[in-house]
Amino acid sequence: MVTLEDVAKQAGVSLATASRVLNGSTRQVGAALRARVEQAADELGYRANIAAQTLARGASNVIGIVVHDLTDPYFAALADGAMRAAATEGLLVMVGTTHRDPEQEIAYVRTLHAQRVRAVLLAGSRVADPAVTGRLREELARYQEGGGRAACVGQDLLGVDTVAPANRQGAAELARALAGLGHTRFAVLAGPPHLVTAADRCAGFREALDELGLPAPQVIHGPFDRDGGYAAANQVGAEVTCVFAVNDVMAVGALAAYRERGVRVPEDVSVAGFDDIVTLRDHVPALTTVRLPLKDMGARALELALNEDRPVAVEQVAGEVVLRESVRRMT
Amino acid sequence: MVTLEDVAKQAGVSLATASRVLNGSTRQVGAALRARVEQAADELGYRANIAAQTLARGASNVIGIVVHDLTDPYFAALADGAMRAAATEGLLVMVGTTHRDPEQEIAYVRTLHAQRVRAVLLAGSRVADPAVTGRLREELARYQEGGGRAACVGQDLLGVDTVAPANRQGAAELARALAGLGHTRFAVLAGPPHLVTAADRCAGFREALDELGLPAPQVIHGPFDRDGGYAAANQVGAEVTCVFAVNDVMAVGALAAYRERGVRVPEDVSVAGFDDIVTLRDHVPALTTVRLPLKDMGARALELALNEDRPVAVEQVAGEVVLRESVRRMT
DNA sequence: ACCCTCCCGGAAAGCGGTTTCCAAGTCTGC
DNA sequence: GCAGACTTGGAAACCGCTTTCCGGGAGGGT
Repeated sequence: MVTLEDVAKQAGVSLATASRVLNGSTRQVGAALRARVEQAADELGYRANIAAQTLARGASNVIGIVVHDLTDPYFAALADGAMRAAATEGLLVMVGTTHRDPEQEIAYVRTLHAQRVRAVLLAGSRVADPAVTGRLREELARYQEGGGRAACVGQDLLGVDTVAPANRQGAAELARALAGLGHTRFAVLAGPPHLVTAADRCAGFREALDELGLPAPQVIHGPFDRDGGYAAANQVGAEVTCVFAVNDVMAVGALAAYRERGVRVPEDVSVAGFDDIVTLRDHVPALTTVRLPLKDMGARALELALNEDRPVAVEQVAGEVVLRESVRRMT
Repeated sequence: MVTLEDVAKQAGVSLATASRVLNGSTRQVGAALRARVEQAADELGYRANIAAQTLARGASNVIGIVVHDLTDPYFAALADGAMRAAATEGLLVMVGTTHRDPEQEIAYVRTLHAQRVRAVLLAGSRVADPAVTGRLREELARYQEGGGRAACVGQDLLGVDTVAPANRQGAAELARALAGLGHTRFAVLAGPPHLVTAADRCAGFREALDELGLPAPQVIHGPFDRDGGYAAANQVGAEVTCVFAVNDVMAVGALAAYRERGVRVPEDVSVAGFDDIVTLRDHVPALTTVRLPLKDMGARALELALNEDRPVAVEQVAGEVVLRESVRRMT
């Protein structure tokens, strides 16, 4: 590999001068030398060794993002938003996927800490297990003690800057909207009980129904993915006229289940989701859902993480109910 | 930040010993010292500085993946496959997104080179511009000269290990299958002419029709995304009974266009795509397409890149025609 | 003309690890 | 009981770059 020393030698200058020319410095270098160095670097095909730079500078230009599953469009959108924001700051992005294993999440924070990344972004729901959350908090705290910065998209459980989707309120608004259409008997495909995002959405929905004086919904737990929605849909009681799946991907699974059983949506049963995943906007029937500005949230989380010292910030992001054809008005 | 020296001091041992205990070495360290070092590291919350390790070892444990767009499920699947494979090898992943800008792609190779990543994976179609391809090749060659490894998913145009989806053959098989159902008048929503993947799929389709003695299809160029499919669908001639969109996402756009216009699929017109994107499997009507094992391809590309020296490998990956309800049999 | 800045080039000290090379034990086998 | 082979701990060189500190020369004010 070509080193800076090779370049300096070839250009007949010192290491210091070569460094100043090639890797941005506040100091000026005379035009003649500057040209010689640049030419030498070009001829030799010099590429700075960033590991060495990081070590010498004591700061890297990499950030880390930890997501559960990149093939889940929810996380893809979040990550994409953060990556665009990172790109505008000239930062590189390291991505880790946990596949919903909290231990993996902790391990990634540790690894990213070891990498001395500038910031760590944690995307995705926390789990309700205080032991796990506690260990993650510790790991993050250690990282931050060493000057690392961190932010999270999801629940404010980690003591770091947080972009928090208003899951409860979004679900509540959705419930009110659906009730406004005349529905009274609901089911919630609620996902795993320990997943805070799922639990919050479910709770917000239930509370709103309660406030409206409507009967409590049938709550069906299961996996937080397409197949979870599919399976859960098959357990929905006959009296239910409207099903709320706590995310869009589950809602699509539920729609598939109904389609296979010959149950018409929305004629026989209405279905709503949450997130407004872009890739699913062309689904038929079009999904009623709560829109979350995922890309912005990812970008915002990065901004928060990078912003200089100030008290820990928690930003609520409101969702917007989007009524589409998967839901019908009861006469 | 806690350094190895701090740990060594606290444990009362030398730097060398501390290093050997904490960061895997071939050499043994006595149980007593080992315990002391481990305890000290734990108490202090030591995290090795990977930049320093990379520098000292001359090898990093990071790989780079360059994709066009993470929110495109095609790339998400590819990246996910590669990331899983990387995780089993204990490698970290750096992801760059180019948003289909070839300059960005080159820039990323340069940056990843500077990072001295172990391997670079380039995912996604090449463009037919020899100048751009040439510069990318050069950049890759430089990287490889320095001991870097590279592989690509797409066309064998870069002189590196390649996992090449059999776009021509897949499209040809699809054409034959569709012709077998009695279709004779086709349109191809062909994407951008300079995009090799799109061009290959289009060409394979046309050639197969030609061999069957069928009339040449109407070819409509446009963007390679959902909106491109939507727009192109509106230009399809009235005589056409079957539309081939060169990827699934475009096909979904086309379906949306037809739906809006009240054209029934498959009754009035049949539509087929390419890729068999998982997220779209629940689309209605279910999309006839050519299945590509995207995750495997991503994983395989990483394997190829990591494998020790041997001649450059090019592996064809066959697609499998999947007939679903978006296509009807002509009577 | 002289003194004081200011500017620019180079030498060298780190940054935080790894690893080679020594030296001092500790085991063996006879 | 002792030479020789192993094992284990430490000192120090080194990885490639940044940056401080110095010194010499040019420019400017009086």
